[in-house]
Amino acid sequence: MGERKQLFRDYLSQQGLKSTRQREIILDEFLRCDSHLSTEDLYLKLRKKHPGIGYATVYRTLKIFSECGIAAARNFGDGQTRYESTTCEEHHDHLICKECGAIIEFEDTRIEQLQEQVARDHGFTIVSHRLEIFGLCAKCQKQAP
Amino acid sequence: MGERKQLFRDYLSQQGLKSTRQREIILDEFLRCDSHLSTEDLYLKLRKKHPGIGYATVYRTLKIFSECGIAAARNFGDGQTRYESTTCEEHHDHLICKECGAIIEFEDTRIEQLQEQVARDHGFTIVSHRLEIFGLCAKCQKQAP
DNA sequence: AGGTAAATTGAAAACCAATTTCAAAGGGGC
DNA sequence: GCCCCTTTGAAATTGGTTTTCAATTTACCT
Repeated sequence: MGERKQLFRDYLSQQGLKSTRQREIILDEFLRCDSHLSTEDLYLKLRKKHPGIGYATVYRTLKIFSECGIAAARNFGDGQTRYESTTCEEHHDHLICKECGAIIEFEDTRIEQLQEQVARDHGFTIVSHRLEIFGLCAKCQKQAP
Repeated sequence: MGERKQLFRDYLSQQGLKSTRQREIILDEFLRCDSHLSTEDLYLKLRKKHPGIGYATVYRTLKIFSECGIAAARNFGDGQTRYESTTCEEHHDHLICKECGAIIEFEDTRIEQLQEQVARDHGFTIVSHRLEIFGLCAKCQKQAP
């Protein structure tokens, strides 16, 4: 994790931004709980130990995270932007349970390749993509009425 | 197109809702321009010929469209919900040009099959999915700086 | 260290699309 | 036509996001 904190500091100084106590705290907390947090989720978690930190600061800091590549903004249609920490791994997509909200990550290079092909067929150059599969997870299927 | 208007009327009466002048007008306009319209897009188009129709009515009517299957709500991350008329065809996904905003529809059963497989591997039952590929369309690639 | 310019912070306000409220107007079954 | 219930449109509200602004903090210079 240390290298990500360094990456963040480097990005800040490179952009003429400043390294502050709040930004360090927010990054620590963000890295600790790496699930798909909304700004509010993170704000509420932080507030327990650091009541002084404002919502706006969390919001702005998450924005910087996604600018410098530490986090990626996601939007699963529930009206909230969520941020996930970008591990150095491959791109991945999501299975989302409509019942309990569980989010499972997956990657499938075969799907990615087919996407490339579709894009090529239409003369498109891919910049990014997103694939979300909504449904019922194993647990919720069993509990279904 | 006539059968879709009938479908809508049937849905309304079946739900105990009423067939009104505004709903007919909105449906006509929606079917005429079948691109990916936001509520505001449609509202503005309608206002030219029918200044009396309010935004709330357009909003509520589009909601009914998606309830009865005439339209599907889409969300491409620009902060606005867009509605597309569901032709009786297969499910389809989208290629979206980041430069000019062009939206191209495509379908690929191979990708869908792989999605099914991924879901199965995780014990998931698919309810719906969405796949969006963002990039540059052929035209915008040529004009690129 | 101390000074200074520029960035940051937090509370509150603004924003913006989506959604709801409510009184007036409009359907449609009788 | 009558009555009950739905719909309409303007305006207000909501909820997440984003900006404003005065006070504070940071980074850099000497």
